[in-house]
Amino acid sequence: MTEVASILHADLDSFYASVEQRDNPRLRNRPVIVGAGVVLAASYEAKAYGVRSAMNGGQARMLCPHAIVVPPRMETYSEASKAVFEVFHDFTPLVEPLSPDEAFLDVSGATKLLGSPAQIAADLRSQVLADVGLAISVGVARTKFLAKVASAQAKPDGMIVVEPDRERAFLHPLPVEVLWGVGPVTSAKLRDHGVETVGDLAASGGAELQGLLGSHAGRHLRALAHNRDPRPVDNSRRDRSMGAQRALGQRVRTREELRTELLGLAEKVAARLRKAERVTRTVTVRYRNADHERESRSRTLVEPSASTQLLTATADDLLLTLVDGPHGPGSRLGRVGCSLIGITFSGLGRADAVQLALRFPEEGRSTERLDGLVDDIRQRWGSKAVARASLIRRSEGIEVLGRPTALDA
DNA sequence: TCTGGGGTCCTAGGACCC
DNA sequence: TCTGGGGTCCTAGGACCC
Repeated sequence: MTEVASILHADLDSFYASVEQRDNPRLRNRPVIVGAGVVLAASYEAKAYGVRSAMNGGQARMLCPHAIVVPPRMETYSEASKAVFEVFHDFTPLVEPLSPDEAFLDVSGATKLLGSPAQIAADLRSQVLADVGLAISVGVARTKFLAKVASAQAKPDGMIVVEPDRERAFLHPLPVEVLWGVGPVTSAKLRDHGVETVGDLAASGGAELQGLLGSHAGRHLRALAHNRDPRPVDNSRRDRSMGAQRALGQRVRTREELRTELLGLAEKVAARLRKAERVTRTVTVRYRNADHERESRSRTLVEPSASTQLLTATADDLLLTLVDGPHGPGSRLGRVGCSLIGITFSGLGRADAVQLALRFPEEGRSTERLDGLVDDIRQRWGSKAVARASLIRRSEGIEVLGRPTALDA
């Protein structure tokens, strides 16, 4: 946490809809909805009628009958996102992406060269508009959390700088829902207890909140309400999981159709995994029945892998535990139905780290060689890698060497 | 009008080890 | 044989975010 407000949260306004308006002049100043079945994004003109993202398409058209509905163009959005992040990196190397249209920037090291954080934020906004043609809102504050709240308040196409002496006056009158981590469930609990604003939350007792929300969430939200958020902007984060899912219609699926669907998804994600040069430790199959109740089954592999064959076979096994009931193959599927099937790979590591661990047997077991390898790993991947390496060293057994663990990326 | 697709983080119980 | 604490890993589920 810095002493001055030098963390920026930059957030593109109605990203997909803005790209459509940028590329097609006829859509400008008109209500635009991206996505037909479900609203992926809505322009501000459509939002004025109550249209929200994730809303059902039919409901959105009822609220705003004259809206123009366009199909999504994901590749175009991806290019626009890449271009915006290039602009971010022109201002500072400390960029932490949150999503394709959102990032934190720490500009504390750039002020000598580029001016005050407020000046940098203003320049960032005009540069993104000039280079990519999109409006971006920016919040500037001492903490990540407050910068994010500020950018949300600055929308559309604005910026807010929260100076340290104005934090409380800015934050406390806002509704609790602006806090990161307060969704419908938590919001209802808090309001039942008379907590409506961030100021109410800050005034509540810690023990009371922890009793209501659980120990972690209680402590976390109380800290945010007091603007205590020590998390630094981290530009080294990597994805922790990778997955794909597919919603299925009303039609009843057979066991075989479901398997085909899932194995297709597994192949697709395994290919993405290999392209990213990563391996997974845990395979999870997600399932939603006809009543939209969710279930999942997961399995941790003996060793990390990105092999399509192993991952699809594991997915297949897990699926069968979900669909096969006591009355024979697929009998449970017949009873509960299926409206969504998905797969997630988690516990991701670097593919090259596994290969490094596999070098062990060839190098023998002499202490010097092990020490050298530990040093090598420490230099490349830091303390977490050392912890894994010392485990291997302590046991000195072939059974551990044969089961390398993916080092965290 | 019954509900997309991509993620993150946390909890709680059980197995297992020291 | 019974008892206990501390720690890690795994699994299933839930809340939340864009």
